Amino acid sequence: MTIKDIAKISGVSVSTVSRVLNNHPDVSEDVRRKVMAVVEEYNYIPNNSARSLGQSKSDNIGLIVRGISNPFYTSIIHEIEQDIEKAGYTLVMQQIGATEDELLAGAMMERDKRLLGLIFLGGRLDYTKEQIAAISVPFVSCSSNNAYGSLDDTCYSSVSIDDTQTAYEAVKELYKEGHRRIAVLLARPDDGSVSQIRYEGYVKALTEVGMVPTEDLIMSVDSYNIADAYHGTKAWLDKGIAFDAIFAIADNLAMGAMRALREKGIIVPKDCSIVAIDGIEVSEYMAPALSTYCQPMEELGKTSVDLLIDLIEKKGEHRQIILPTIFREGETIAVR
Amino acid sequence: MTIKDIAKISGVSVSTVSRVLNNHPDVSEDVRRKVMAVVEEYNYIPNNSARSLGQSKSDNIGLIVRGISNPFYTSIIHEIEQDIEKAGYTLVMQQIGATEDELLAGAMMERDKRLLGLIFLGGRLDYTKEQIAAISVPFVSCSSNNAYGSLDDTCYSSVSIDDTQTAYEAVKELYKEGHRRIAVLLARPDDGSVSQIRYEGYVKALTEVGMVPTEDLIMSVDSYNIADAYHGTKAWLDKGIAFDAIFAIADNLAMGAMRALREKGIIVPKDCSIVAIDGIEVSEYMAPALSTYCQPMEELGKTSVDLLIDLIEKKGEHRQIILPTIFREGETIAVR
DNA sequence: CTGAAAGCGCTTACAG
DNA sequence: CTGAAAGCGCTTACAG
Repeated sequence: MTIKDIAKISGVSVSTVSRVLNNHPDVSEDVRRKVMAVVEEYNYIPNNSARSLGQSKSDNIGLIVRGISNPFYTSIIHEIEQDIEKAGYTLVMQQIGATEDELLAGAMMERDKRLLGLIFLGGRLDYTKEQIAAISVPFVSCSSNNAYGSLDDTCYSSVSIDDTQTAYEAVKELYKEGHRRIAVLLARPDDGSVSQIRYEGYVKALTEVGMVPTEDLIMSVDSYNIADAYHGTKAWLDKGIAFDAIFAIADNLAMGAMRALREKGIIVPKDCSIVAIDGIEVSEYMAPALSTYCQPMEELGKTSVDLLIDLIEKKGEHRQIILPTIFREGETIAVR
Repeated sequence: MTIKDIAKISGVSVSTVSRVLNNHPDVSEDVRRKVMAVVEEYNYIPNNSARSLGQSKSDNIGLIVRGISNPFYTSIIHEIEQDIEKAGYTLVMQQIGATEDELLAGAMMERDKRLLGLIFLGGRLDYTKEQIAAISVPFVSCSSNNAYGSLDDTCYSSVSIDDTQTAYEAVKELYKEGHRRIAVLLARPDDGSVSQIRYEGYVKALTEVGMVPTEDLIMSVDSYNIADAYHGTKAWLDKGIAFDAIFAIADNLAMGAMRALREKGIIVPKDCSIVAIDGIEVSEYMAPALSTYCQPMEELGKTSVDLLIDLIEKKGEHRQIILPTIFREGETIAVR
């Protein structure tokens, strides 16, 4: 069943069917009704590949989301959907796996869907100017910036929190409450990822108060998985190193650690305080509830869309926007 | 940059470029190298819409996933990806929102991508024969069956657990451990969804032991959100109804309830036992760890793929496969 | 308001 | 091994 069949059955031309399907105003009510009746009777659905091939331009904005299971993205995506819709554009979303190339995915989508612009959610963005050249529409990176890339500020846009600063604040908070043996729980400290830049905030805070970051207080686990954090923490605890607090660079890691602590009979926060960054929903349901610095999810999404649309409509330049985090007080920080 | 440009620059025909790009064997090494050099130099990426339009058939299998944030699906999806790849097919995945029409999404994808078959993950599948007619390739519903639809067994395939039976077992377990005031926590009991069929298991178990399911022990919340479960439970607790256990029809609901209980000073499992169904990862990290009946995620995925491929290759008929759940013992069931 | 025709960027028999 | 040409299913000026 193609548009040709519908045309034949309705007794009109293919052009007319196309007009009806696309709600063009210049079709008589009579013909419109007739065509729609056939369309419904035969349950006709246009081929989108053909449609986007035929179109010379679209009103599509692409969203590439890295990491299918990250609960952290859910509300950001929702916000982005809403705002793009509201602005009169159409969202085309695609999820990619942790190991896939987001730039390639974006470049492909750009061609296939004739995108006007792109948003990358949760990408790494430690790219070079050459790599970025693969995509030729405006784009903004949401929730991560180019902290470890070599791009200058005039050639990309991003909306994110200040990871280092937030980590710095979190650790300072622990210090202020009297903690002096603060361990850091992270995933691969040298992968140019968020793990690394948050770790730098930890180091900065310790250094500032005259403490020396030591190797033995670094708990490095394999991934951001809750299970890996659990096993990693357990192994670290077996070393018997003294500590009175943990700064986890992500809620997910903190949740894994909490189980490990509990199994070892270490009471949070009496024996060990914990603070993290992210503010995903479920961490508030832990017992005790996790104290954490929340990313402003809705704001991240909204700001990304605004920025991109300005770029598309030539109303703005590339910018790197930093949004503040919000501390969510849970029950995992004690006063020493 | 199109295939035509590449052809011109390389000094060969469009057909030849296409052959190189698709790894056809009948191209001389010389030409292949020359073309690839140009492709790389110009960073050429083929247009997929045009590609699938041009092809008369593909080796694509579609996966429609309902509910972007459901952590329960992550490992199922991963398994499906692997198995489809292994069988020599190509996976095309799409996420849809809770309110979108999965059948429509499937039908569109079927045309756009020239699918050989489809897997629906987390759909409702309470469809009629007419509605199903929209899609004309074989498909299987993963993780939900047609319990409330009107399809006869010969026209659809599904792989799922036995929801009613599992709920029945869960409640019987609570009863066996001495609980006599068992509340049920569910989301909209009459929406033809999994909530309803699990609720029936609850009723069946109570009835079997001579207890009468009463209205006051039904905690019905708005959605499967953890937050809704939390608020709903809190409101229900305010009524002051006596109870000694909760059967939650989903882990997510149980987690929300646990926080509400804790805030009211009700100790789990001393004052109230809890058992749920699903077995998502994070519920094992609650304190206390949730006791729950796990869906066999990998098995669900694997079996769906096997079934679909048999259907595609005409080696099998439509079947409805029921997989057993596995009880994960946590710390939320006490003996009364 | 409607239709014929060109074109979107590919693939794929068909010849050679 | 390579190329010319038709075709995939749409859209969109261009005429009328």
